[in-house]
Amino acid sequence: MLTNRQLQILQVIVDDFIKSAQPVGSRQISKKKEITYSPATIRNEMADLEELGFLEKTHTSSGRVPSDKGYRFYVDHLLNPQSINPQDIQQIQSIFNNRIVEVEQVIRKSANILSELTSYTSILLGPDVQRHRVKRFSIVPLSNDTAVAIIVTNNGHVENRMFNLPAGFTASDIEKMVNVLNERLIGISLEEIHVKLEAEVLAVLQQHVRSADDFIHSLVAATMHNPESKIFYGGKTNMFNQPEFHDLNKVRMLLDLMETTSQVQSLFHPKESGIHIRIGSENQQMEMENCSVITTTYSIGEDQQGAIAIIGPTRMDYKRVVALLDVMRMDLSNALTRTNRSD
Amino acid sequence: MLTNRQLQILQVIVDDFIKSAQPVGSRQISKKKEITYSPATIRNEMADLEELGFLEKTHTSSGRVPSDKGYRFYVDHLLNPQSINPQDIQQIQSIFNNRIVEVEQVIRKSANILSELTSYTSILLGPDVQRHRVKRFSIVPLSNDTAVAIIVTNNGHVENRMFNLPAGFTASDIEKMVNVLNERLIGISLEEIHVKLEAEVLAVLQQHVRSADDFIHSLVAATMHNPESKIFYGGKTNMFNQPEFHDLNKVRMLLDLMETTSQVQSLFHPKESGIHIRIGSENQQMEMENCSVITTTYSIGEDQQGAIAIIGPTRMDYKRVVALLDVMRMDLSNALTRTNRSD
DNA sequence: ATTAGCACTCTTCTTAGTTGAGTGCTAACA
DNA sequence: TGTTAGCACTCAACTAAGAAGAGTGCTAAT
Repeated sequence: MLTNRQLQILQVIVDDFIKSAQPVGSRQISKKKEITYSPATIRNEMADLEELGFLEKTHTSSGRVPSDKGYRFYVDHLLNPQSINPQDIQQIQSIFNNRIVEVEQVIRKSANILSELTSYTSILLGPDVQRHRVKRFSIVPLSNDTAVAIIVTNNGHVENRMFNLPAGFTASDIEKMVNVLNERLIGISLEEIHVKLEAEVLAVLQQHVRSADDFIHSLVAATMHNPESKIFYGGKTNMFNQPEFHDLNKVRMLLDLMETTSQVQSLFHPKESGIHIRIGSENQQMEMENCSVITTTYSIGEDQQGAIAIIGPTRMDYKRVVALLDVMRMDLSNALTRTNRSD
Repeated sequence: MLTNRQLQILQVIVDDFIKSAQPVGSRQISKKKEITYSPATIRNEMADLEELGFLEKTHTSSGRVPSDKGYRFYVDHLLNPQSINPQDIQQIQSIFNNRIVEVEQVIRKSANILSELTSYTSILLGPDVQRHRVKRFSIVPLSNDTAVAIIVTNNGHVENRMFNLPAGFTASDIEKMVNVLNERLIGISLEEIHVKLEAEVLAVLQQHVRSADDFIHSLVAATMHNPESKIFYGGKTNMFNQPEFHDLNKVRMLLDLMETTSQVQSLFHPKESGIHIRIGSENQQMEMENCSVITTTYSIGEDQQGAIAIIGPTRMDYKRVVALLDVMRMDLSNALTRTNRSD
C-alpha cells in the first residue's frame, strides 16, 4: 500500500510528465508549491516507487518517467475528474446546431472535433449496420443479366449490391420475387438475412418462379460478406505532434494499422458501455506499445450503438480525454437518438 | 541544343540518381561501360549542363543531381519505353481473374496492386457519378417526417439521401410524387437533377399534391451538394520508404493533403486521356514541390471515365511507372467495359 | 524521519581534427 | 582543338575529446 506522500509524488510526476514529456527530477518536484519535502526525501520515495514498478528511469542518472503500471495506477486511483472549458463544450455542441438528418455527417464532424480538441487521433465507429432491420427490399434490373438489390433499413441506411440474374429471368419474375421478399424480410436484421433467404424464402419462391434457386444463391452470395460498421477518422496525422512519435517507423506502423479494418475493429472489443482505457502494453497490438487507447460507446436510436476511440501516446492527457469523451458520448447519443427515432 | 555526349551523360546521371538517390560524380559516371570519356571531360560537360539548368549541386563540391528541368527533359526526350516483367503483368491481371460485378472492388484492388508494384502511393478516382443517368427513383418513408430518397443509376450505382417530409404528407402523396419523378427524371444525369427538379418537375407536381413546394425544396437541398467521385488509395505510407521523405514535416503535409478531397481532386485536372507527368514545382501545391505525379485515365463502360494518379518523389522511376500505367489503364478499361455494359 | 552535501553518472552540446568524394582549373597531350 | 592528367580546394560526414548541466545514490548531520 502506498503512503499518502508516495501517492502525491506519483501524481505530480505523472501530471508533470504528461505536460512536459521530459523525465521528472527530484529538484523539479520539490519546487512545486504543493510539495513541502526536500529533493533528498523525494529521491528516496522515488526509489521506492521505482522498486514497486510505478516509475522508470531512461538511464542511470536521469529523472523518472511513469511506467505503464504507473499510468494504470494513476488512471485507476488518481484521476480526479476534470471539468472542461465552456468553449470546448460549445465547440462540441456546434456539431448539433444545424438540424441534421444524416447520421453520417454528425459522426464525421464529431471525429474531426474530437481530434482537434484532444490533438490526438480519433476513430469513430458508426452504427452497427448488421443489427439494422429491413424496412424495404427492392430490386432494380440493369441489363439482361445484372440487377442491383437495395435494402433500406429502419434507420434510413441503404445497402446495395449488384448481382447476376439467371438467364431468361423476366421483369415479372422480379416483381414476384420482390413481393415475396418484402413479405418475408421486413423487420429482419441484416445479419439474419442470408439465413432467412436460404431457409424459408427459398422454399416459398421455388413454388412461384423458375430459376429461383439460382436467383437466391446469387443474392445470398451478394449479401454474404456482411457490411461492417463504417469507420471515421479524425486527425490521423496528429500523432506527428507528439515527441514520442518523432520516429518514422513507429508512425508508419501506426498509420498502417489504421488502414487495416480488422485491426481497427479489434480496438473496440469488448464493446461495453462506460469508458475504457488501455495503456501501452495492455494493447494486443505490439505497434501500440507506446500508445494508449480510450474507448467508449454512444447510442444511436433505441437499440443501435456506435463507438469512439481516442489514440494517443501513453503519455496522454487522460483527465482531459476522459472528460471530453464523457461530454461527447452524451451529446452524440442525445442528438442521434432525437433526430433518428425509427418507425 | 544538346550534343549527343551531353544527352548521354544527362541520361546516365538521371538513371543513376533514380536508382541510388545519391549525387552522381564524374568518376562514377566514367566507370559505366557505355561511357568512354575521362572524368575530366565529364566534369566539363556537367558544368555546361548545370549552366543550362538541367543539373544542380547539393553543395559546392558535391556530385550532380537532376533539377526539375532536368527531369522534364529526361521525361520528354530520353524515356525509351520499358517493357515490364511478365510477373508484374500477371499480378495486374490477377485483379480481373475472378468474375467480378462490383466496379468498386476492382478499383480498390487496382489501387493496392499499383502501389505494391511501384512502391509509390496510388490514387484512383472512381467513375464520375455526376454523369451517371437516373435508372430509377424511389422514396422510402421512415417516419412521419423523414424519408430516404434513392436513385439508382444506369451503372448500378446507388445514391441515397435522407430528407424531411412536409407535415401531413401521406403515403399516397409520396406514391404520386414518385410516379411523376420517375416519369420525368429517368435518363437525366445526376448533375442535372436539381435543375430539372426546380424547373420542370415542381410545376407539374404543384397541380397534383399539396406541399409540393416544401417537398421539392427539401429534396433539392438533399441532392444539392453533388456526389463526388469516390477516391481509393493504395500504399499511403509507401513514401516513408523514400529517403527524400525522411523528414516528418514533409510526410505530414503530404498525408494531410491526401485527406483533403478537394486537393486530391485537383491533382487530376485537366482530365485528359493519355499519360501526364507533373514534376516537382510543376505542381500547384507547394507541399508537392518534391513530388512528381503521373496521371492517366481509364474508361468505365461506354461513356464513363475514371482516373489514376501515382505520387512519388521527383526522383521517381518514370520509365517503370509509365509502363505500368499503360498496362493498367488498358486492362482496367477492358475489364470495366466488359463487365459493366449498361442497358 | 528528514535533509544537506558530495561524488558520481550520463546526456547533450561544442569544438577541433580527419577522411574521402567531388569539383574547377591549368597545362600538357594527341 | 578536343581530351585528359594533375593538383589545389571545398564540403559533408565522421570521430574524439572536453565542458556543462541535470540528476542520482549514499552518508552523515540535524
